[in-house]
Amino acid sequence: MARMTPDDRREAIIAATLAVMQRQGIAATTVRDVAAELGASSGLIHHYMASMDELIAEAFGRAAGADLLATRALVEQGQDPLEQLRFFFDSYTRADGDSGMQLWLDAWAEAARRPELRQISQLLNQEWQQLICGIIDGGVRAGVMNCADPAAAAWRILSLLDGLHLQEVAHGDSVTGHQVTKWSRHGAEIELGLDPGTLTNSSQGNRLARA
Amino acid sequence: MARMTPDDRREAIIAATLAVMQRQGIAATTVRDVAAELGASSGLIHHYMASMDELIAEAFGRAAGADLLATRALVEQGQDPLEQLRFFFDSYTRADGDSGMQLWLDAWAEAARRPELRQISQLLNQEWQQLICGIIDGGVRAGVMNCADPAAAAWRILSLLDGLHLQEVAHGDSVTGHQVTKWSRHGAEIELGLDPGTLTNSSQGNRLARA
DNA sequence: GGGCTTATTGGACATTTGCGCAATAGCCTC
DNA sequence: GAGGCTATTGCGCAAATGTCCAATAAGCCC
Repeated sequence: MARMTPDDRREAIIAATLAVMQRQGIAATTVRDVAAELGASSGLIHHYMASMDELIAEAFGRAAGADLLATRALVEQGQDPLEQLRFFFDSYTRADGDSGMQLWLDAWAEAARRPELRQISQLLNQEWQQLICGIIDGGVRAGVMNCADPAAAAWRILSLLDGLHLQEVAHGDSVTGHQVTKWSRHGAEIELGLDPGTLTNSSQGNRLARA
Repeated sequence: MARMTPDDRREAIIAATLAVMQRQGIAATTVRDVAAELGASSGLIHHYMASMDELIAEAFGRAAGADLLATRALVEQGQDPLEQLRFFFDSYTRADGDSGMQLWLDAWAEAARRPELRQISQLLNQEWQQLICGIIDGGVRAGVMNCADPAAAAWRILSLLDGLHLQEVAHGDSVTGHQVTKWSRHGAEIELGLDPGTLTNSSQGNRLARA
């Protein structure tokens, strides 16, 4: 393997770890798999990471953080709160189309036993909730949404989304991806007093790309 | 170890497996741990269980199935659909006070890698959904609930509940148990066109027992 | 009590895992 | 081009894991 600067190599290791984690899940990610993905030796990973735990926490934080940033960036391009909410759903449902959701399942389960992982997982979930909460705040101010408790509503919208995704990822055909998309938006509509279809109809461009 | 009848021994193995699973998590449960918990040899476990996968699936199914039966029995004692729904929430939110929810997190994460576990997990989730769906059907027939698609509404109510519980169990103080109780019922109320507080107020007797 | 069935043992075996270490080789400086 | 720093290698090691199996012994029927 070509010699690289420590910073570059570290990034490459994290990227390779991420690829393996997304393919096999956190629990089934091994040093040797990462080395193979990287095309390097297993010893090299330990030259940069003190332990497997550090490697996993680092990679998960990077991946989940990137998804959050991407969604946040897309949301900020929305011209009004309703469009922002549509963009949010578009981005969120696309993000785990590529099975990134299995990562979250692993993280939630492992959080109880891995302090470092729990910390980053909790922080990111709170940021997701705040992202939604901000959209709702704007919607209420603009008079296009009706919500007495935006913070609670944001947790409900996020939890419904996660709960539905969970069924899709863990069980395959109990709940389909299409139903996750439809039902999570429906939940947000009734939560915020929106007309049925407000969140569904205007994102056909994106949904076509997924079909 | 004293010789036991196959049925009794099988039950003892499942009980021991469950104890280990609750203490260490599904992913960290090993044959040797179960044998130690049981006070028997590791070979004995394989005399009764074809594989580790079967053992875990069996133990999880037993624990989760018991919770389902208990909730279903309580629901059937409700005199009308509204009371049944209240009983459902009372039972469900109590069931994971004793950290049974962590088992579900483990199961959902492990489902991707353990076929037998996935099957029982999926089946049980579907039965939970059907339990809710039945209540809604009754409520719509009785004219006390308003719902265009009971099956979808049941999935949303269940997913919201699971998603909120998930935050509570995985992250501790992001979402509190009290908020899970309050918010999940609120979600069901707006989902089924019920007046706010319909599901909250009339279960004080049960809620007092938890405080 | 003898003999049969089978529950139970305890370790062997192959595999996989995280991790460490001496040897090697690439890049920079002089 | 020589020398030194260190990125990189590839193997080895100890521990853990699922699975299997021949040996043992406990209960039951005659």
